[in-house]
Amino acid sequence: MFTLSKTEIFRGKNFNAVHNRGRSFANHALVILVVHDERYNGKVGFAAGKKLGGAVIRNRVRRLMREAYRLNKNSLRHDCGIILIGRKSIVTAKFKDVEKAFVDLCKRAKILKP
RNA sequence: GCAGGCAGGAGAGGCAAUCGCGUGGAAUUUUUCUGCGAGGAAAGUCCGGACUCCACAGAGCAGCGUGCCGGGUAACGCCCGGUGAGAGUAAUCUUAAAGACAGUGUCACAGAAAAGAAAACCGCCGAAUUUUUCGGUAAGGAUGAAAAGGCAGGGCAAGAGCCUACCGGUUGUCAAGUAAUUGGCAAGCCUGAUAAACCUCACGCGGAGCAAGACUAAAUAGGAAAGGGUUGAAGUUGCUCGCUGACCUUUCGGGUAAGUCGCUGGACUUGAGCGGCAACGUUCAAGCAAGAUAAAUGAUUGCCACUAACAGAAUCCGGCUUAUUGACUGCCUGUCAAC
RNA sequence: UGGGGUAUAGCCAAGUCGGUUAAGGCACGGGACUUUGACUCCCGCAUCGUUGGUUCGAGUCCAGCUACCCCAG
Repeated sequence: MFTLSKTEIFRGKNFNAVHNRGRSFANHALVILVVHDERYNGKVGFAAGKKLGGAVIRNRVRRLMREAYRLNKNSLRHDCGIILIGRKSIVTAKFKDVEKAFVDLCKRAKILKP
């Protein structure tokens, strides 16, 4: 139930569509972009920009965001698409901080299951 | 013991449990089991190849690169050994190190003079005349980054390779060495620097790059108009040849921007023997060790270490360069103390 | 991933063959003029991205590094 295969991850055009049209919610560690659309069916995307650092740092940031999404995705609604973007302070953050930040943003975006 | 030099390996997390990712295999039919899963620099893209397409790659000019000698290599701007020069008490280290009598350019300011055997500002010497002039002179001063071999003696009116000894350089010759070069002898006394200025000489280099390239699907759809074209389109590097031999350019109107291969078994890794001073070569045995495509290594808990770096494969190899924590092993040099 | 380019004052920039105070404009700071401000005038403001090398001498030539920008399916 906690799996996250590559069929659930955005590719190409869909990613750009969500990135351009999504509503954004942000705190110190993360930005999330949300689009309410049945077609996306709970798909997700991750982004870590070049400003964060080199390849090692960006890999770590993406993995932390993947883990935060994977462990909490069952409590989210399925009729939307989400993109997570790392911000500067996530570089030094621990996993628990990232998870807390993600859940917090989901509450504000009202995409948690009722 | 202290100080220093060189070489080398290893480079911070490990084990167990639970959840999870990429890929190969097996079972089974959609769930299980299991193998493997980042680096010494994976980096910068600075060189060299392999591979693919353009004539399996051709000729000339232009252009670019390399530059002591010999060897290694698939190849190199890399590596090893040696020579010269420089630094260090030494071990050792550094070195784009061909040619400046083939030619051309540049050498600011200062200085008399900055390049072809030329030059007299002060000084020195001689002469005239009286405070200036003429002649000789590159030893001394002054200028400069650099002043026409250095230094000593003879010589001279004063001086000068004018003459002599030594040193340095050049040329010739003999010897050693595969060679760079080194050593001896002789000669004439000997014409700056810059080639990371143009250049000369020798050697090498065809162009693009896996987003190369090949194939399969899908898409009202192998669309339309104008112009050029077998009297040669287009490509082949910049030009000229040579070669291939039928499409090309612009505008308008539409779509796709999906998948498979290339994609990892190779100048491979490990061990032993042999040849070589070494780089490296060769023989035998064993082994197979990432292959993604919004892009795989993470999270939690426990124990042990530690607060310890730089950092993530994207076609693949050989180098170089740069980033980098705390130590370790071996050899060598100097110095101090003891024997 | 591959290919190509740029860096000179806070900003925009010139500097062709190496040569001795690195042009110029805007901005900024100080001064003069004015009762005050503006305008005008004068003065000031550069480790030439960085580290080495060649040279008597480097913004310029050569090599390494750093940052930024552009192009290719």
